[in-house]
Formats: sequence, C-alpha cells, structure tokens
Amino acid sequence: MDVRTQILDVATRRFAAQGYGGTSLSAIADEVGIRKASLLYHFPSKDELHRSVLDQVLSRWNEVLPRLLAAGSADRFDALLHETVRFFSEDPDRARLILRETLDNPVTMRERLLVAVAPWLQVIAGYVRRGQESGEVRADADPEAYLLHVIHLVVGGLAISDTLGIVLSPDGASSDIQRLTRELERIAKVSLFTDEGIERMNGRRAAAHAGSH
Amino acid sequence: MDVRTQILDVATRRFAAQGYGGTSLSAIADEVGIRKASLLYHFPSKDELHRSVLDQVLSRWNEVLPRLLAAGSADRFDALLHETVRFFSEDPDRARLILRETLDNPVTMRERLLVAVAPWLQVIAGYVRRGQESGEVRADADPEAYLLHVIHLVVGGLAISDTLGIVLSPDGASSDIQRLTRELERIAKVSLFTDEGIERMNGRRAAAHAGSH
DNA sequence: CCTACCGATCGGTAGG
DNA sequence: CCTACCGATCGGTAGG
Repeated sequence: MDVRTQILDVATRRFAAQGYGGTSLSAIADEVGIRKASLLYHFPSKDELHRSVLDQVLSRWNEVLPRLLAAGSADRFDALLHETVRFFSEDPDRARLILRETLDNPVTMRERLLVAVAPWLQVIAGYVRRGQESGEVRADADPEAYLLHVIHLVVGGLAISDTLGIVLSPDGASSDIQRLTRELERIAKVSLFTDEGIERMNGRRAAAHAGSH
Repeated sequence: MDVRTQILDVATRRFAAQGYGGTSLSAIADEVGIRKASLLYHFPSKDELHRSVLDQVLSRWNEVLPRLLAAGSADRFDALLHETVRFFSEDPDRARLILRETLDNPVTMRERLLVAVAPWLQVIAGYVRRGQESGEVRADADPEAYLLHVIHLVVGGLAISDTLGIVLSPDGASSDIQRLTRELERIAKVSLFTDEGIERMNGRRAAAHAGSH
C-alpha cells in the first residue's frame, strides 16, 4: 500500500475517533512511520488532508447510492435501508466522520446536504407519497421528515453503536449490534408502512423468490 | 450573574459547538471578559471545567427524569417522550454535549450510561413488556433496543436539528423543527404500540380530560 | 482578579 | 522523504 493511502487510512480513523481539533499531524505521521514534514509533502495542509478524508468517504457513498436507486425492485425501500445500514456498519468510522462534521461545521454541512442529499431525498419522498395514495404507506407520515429521521437513525446510531450496545449487555457481546440493527430496521419499516403495505411487500418478496427457483 | 456561572455558560456553548479540543481557555475567558489566569482560579484545569459543564447538564436531567417516572399516569410513555423532547429542544447544547462526549470518550460514556441510564431503562423496558402481554405493544418489538433507538433519535436528532431542518426548507423556517419533532414522536409511538394500544391510549386521555373538567 | 512568564506542542516552511 | 527551524498558541504556574 502506498504512503498516501496509508496516511488517508490513519487520518480517517483518527479524525473519526478524536475529531479534527483533537488530532495532530505528528500523531498521524508517527503512526504511519514518517515525519510530519513528509506528511505535509503529500497533503499541503491539515485542512487539505481533512477535506481529502471527507471526500473519500462521501464519494464511496455516492458510488453505492445511485446503483441502489436504479435497481428499481419492487421492495426498493427494503433494499435501500438494508444497504445503507450495511455500508455504515461495515466501517462505523464513516458514520462518525459525517456526524462530527455535522457538529463541527454545521454551515458547511448544510450546504453539502442541500447539494448532495436533498435531490435524491425528494425522489424517494415521491415514492413514499405514491405509497400513501395506494394505501401502502401510512397517511399521517411526513415523507421528508421521516426520511431525515431514518437517515439520522442509521448514521448516528452506527456512529455510537458500540456505546449503545454496552447497555444491552455490559460485557459487550458482538450480537448486540445485530440486535440493534434488527430493531432499527423494524422501527423504520413499521412506522412507514400500513399493515396492508407490509403484507403486500412480503407477498411480492415470496413471489419473487418462488419465481427465481 | 456571578463569574463562575458566566464561565460555565460560555464554556457549555463553546464545548457544544467546537468540542473540547477545538475550544481554548483563552477564547472562553475573552468572551467572559476576564484573563485566562483568572478563569484558572475558578476552575483549576481545563479538564475540571469540562467535567463541571457535563455534570451541570446531566444533573439537570436527573432532576427532571425521576419526577416523570414517578408521575405514573396512564399514558406515561406519551409524557415521558414529550418531556424528553422538550428538555433537549429547550437547549440543544445539552444534546450536543452528550453526543460529543459519546464520540470523544466512548469508554467514559459507557460507564456513565451503565450507572445512570441502564437502571431506569430496565424499569421502562419492564413497562413495555407488560404492554406486550396485554396486547397494547407490538409483540415483535425489542424493548431495550427500541428504547435506546428512541433516546438516540431524540438526543442526536435535536443536536443536529438545525442542520436537518435546512433540507426541509432551504431558507430555514423555524417551523421545520416542529415538523421534525412531530414526525419523531409519530415514529416513536407507531413503532411501539399496536393499533389497539393507540386506541386505548387515546380513550384514556379523552376520559382523563373529561374527568378534569 | 491581574501581569508576567513557563515548557510543550501546534501547523507549517526552508533547504536539501 | 529527511533535519532543522519558525512564530503562534496551548494549558498551566508564580506572585501579587
């Protein structure tokens, strides 16, 4: 692995764990095994390094998302939710970085959200509204507000999942994360769909499975 | 207002906004209008000041919570949820401080949660289980995991509520926070109670209101 | 509550 | 990728 990638990896972990202000360039350089001055040859400033770390995380997500939206399967919501959970639980540092950035630089993050999140949020909200017309989605749900809460539930929840897990079993079993994510998906689904909608969704999935055998 | 209280107020706001590492003692002292050395007369170290800020926030919450649990009204859950939302939306810095502490010092926060949160979480989880037996609460809900998600939904959601709100309406209307909290309470309730449970709850509330007139 | 000062560490530069 | 070094700022102390 080349030095640049090593620096990005270490910096991602450190920024996620201790934040921008709590991480020094020397600490990153030490862990990589080079001098601070050498790090500043690859990234001209601490700010540039931080930007690169964020860009890397967000671009990975921008690769995954359009593929999910384009899939267009019958139970699109199910797949979208599950893949989002998988993406952030695969590496919780992604979630921690986004959460930290939202706390540290709310103004910058607001602009980024407006550009990167708002458009496809409107698209999914459109699906939700169509679901309300057909009776599959609860009539009293607020599509945009609901989606924002679910995104936050996933991103924020996985950012602090190990801390939440400890309350379930003080010895810290790894099964706690599973228990938390299963309940998270239950909350997200049951607060969106009507009983009729859930039945229809299960019916479609059973049909799809039967057809593929 | 005495100097000590002024220092605590300014420090609370700064720690919530920029975190521990991103806040300097000089910056706090400047805003209060004293010298850094004078600040260190009232609080012997930055760490002590930080501890005092956290203690102040958590002790306020420990005043409110037992009163809510002791109330023992029929729709206890409704009141508990609503008051928790009110407490943190009254001053979102409380939520930001707790969220930051969870990210910065997960080990310390885990111990604190085990001591301060786990006991009464078990109590409320007991209520939820009784609700499952009587059919008011959904049978497939995981009481402890559910409660942790709702706590996170409230605390984390209010910590970043202004950032989430901007996606709803780019000009940033204050009504967005209302829209978000209303949807938050809807998600929390509908994912916990069965339709029968909600009907019973509304019935009880109507009866209570009629009785009080 | 102040002035004056401390060593340590910060991000960053010069020059090789 | 290194050594050597910069000014600025950090948390904290001495002494009044």
